[in-house]
Amino acid sequence: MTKDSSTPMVTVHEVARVAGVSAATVSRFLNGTARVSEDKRRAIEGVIERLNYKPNVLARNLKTGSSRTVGVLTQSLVSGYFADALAGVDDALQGTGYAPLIVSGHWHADEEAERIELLIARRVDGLVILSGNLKDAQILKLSQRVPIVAFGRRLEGTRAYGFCLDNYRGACDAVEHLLAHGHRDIAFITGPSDHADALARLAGYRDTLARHGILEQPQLVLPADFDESSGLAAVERLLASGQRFSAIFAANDLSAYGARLALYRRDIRVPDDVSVVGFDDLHSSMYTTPPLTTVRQPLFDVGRCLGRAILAMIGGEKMAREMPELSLVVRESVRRVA
Amino acid sequence: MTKDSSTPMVTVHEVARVAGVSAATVSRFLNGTARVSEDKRRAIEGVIERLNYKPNVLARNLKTGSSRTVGVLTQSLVSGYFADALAGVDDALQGTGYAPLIVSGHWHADEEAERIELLIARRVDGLVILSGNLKDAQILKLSQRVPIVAFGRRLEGTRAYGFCLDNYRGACDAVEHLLAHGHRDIAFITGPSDHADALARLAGYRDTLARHGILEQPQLVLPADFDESSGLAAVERLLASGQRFSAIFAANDLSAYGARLALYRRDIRVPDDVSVVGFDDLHSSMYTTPPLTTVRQPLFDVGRCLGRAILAMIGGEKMAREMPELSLVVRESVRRVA
DNA sequence: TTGAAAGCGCTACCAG
DNA sequence: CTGGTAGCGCTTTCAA
Repeated sequence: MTKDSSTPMVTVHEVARVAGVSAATVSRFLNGTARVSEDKRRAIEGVIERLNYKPNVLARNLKTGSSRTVGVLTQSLVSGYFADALAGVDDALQGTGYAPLIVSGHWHADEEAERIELLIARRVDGLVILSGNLKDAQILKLSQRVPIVAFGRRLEGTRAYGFCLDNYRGACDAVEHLLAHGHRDIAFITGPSDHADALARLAGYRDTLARHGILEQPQLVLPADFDESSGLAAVERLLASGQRFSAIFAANDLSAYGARLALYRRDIRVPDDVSVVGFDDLHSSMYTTPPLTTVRQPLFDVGRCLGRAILAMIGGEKMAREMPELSLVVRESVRRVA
Repeated sequence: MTKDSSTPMVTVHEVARVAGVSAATVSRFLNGTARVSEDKRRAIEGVIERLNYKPNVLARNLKTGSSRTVGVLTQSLVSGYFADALAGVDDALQGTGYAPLIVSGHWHADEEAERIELLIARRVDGLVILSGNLKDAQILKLSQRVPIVAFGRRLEGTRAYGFCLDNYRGACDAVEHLLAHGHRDIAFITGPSDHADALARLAGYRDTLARHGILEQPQLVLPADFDESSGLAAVERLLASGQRFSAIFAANDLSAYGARLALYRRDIRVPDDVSVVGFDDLHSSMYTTPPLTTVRQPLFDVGRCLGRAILAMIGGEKMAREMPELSLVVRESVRRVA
């Protein structure tokens, strides 16, 4: 262990000695753990200032058994979707003394479990889990070791809580919007079939059509993977099939982008020839051409709720359970048809 | 300090006692600090397994004075630009025992300085700084306390190193490309005037025109701020001015998106009526309509270089100084004109 | 309100 | 190759 000569490494004891008090008193002053008389308080303050004393977080961590850190499991650092939620968590933690420790699981259960172990090994005080492929049971088990708040799964335990937004409802709104604009032949670009949100959106699509007495056309349901390239491929297949359709509802914005490009390549105009609706409302959807009508997921707010919730759990307080809602944001990618 | 009853908190001493060796030996085994005889080694392994012993990182951190953590200062969590670099840093750190501690400075020098202090207080072993508004001198000063690797500024010190990509050259390439396609009236959407990269790109634009004997038209240089809305506004102003132009070179992809939307709103086709070139090559640029021709910044690789570099510095090794290069990626937003 | 002292769990020095 | 031991810098009883 090299002692940094430029940093004299001043300790509580040093401060205490110079201020003519005990280390305990300095500690009490620092943490507000107990009353400290006015004169000593002032003396300590002065010495801290003069010596430029900074408490050693590492020592405090060892003593208190906490790292003042919350682990955040995301699936991808480069996804606009997760990035928003991350920013929300970060925002909630700001100024609380807690810092987020972010790891990425890449939608792979094993990797997620491994990263979480790393987080626990680092003694995070709480865990925020953003989607992923872990089983609810695994998370419940994990929550015996550390409090957990999750997004993208419904969960209820003493030290675990998880919630979803109403994806089904969001999808219904999107399809209703298309229907209200006269569309009947609506294609749906699905998400991964093992993804709960994707499934809920598919169900919303199906049920809404059914509710309106519209027979589902299986050829209009196009498998894809929540990304641009699969959205593009899906629509290319659709176009090749010769199926009639006047609108596309994509299970997320990324696949809507891909769909839009496939249309563009065939000189099919949006919304003049085909209407498109997405899901998520990524930042960029406001600036696509045309700006995309989509179901907004308020992910920053979600992240903030998660951050606040895990803080509450760590502090042993009751956490707020209100969560933000989905909402359709109407832009310019849908046109009324006869 | 609450003792978690579900976790009996087994220590080195416990392991040592059960294995019939000393704590020191267990520690040596754990860290490979010294040879441990085969029999003791096996005994220890068994006990660790049986007791499910996990070393307490917090104690190790205190003892070694290191948190095995590298601080990463980014400017925005939600920017695709920074996200890529972050992912690169994360990738470089993977499996090294170091974890990134990510904070965001939001392009505000004060906030950046504050976050960095927090990072140092948490005893990060190194710092990666992604752009920002801190002065080089401040960073050099900081580097006395912790080794630093920075991106977006040229820096050279014993414990600090910073590098830029050749933005000037990238801009030259972009303009050359436009010129080669017959464009002469090329508008330029600038970035923030206090941003070095933005300035370098502007200089590249200017010099390339000059080199080709083209007089710069000041009305074609449009101030903007590296985001969609200012790019949009810039082109709206340009359009309103009635200035002739056949191409737009945007200082970054985001402003190119905004420009593209402004054009769309006026029914000006890209690339048929106006060609557009961006800078950065965000993921989404592959799926805009049309896909955007742009100067690629290999940010993931940059991040990886940064990660490796800071690790090398921390380890006292010599760091590699080769950095990735910019390159023009030609897609579909530029058309040849007469 | 204050101080002395006992560790938190680990690593590393020093003997052997 | 191994064990004893002395802390890392802090917080927190316990007693005064």
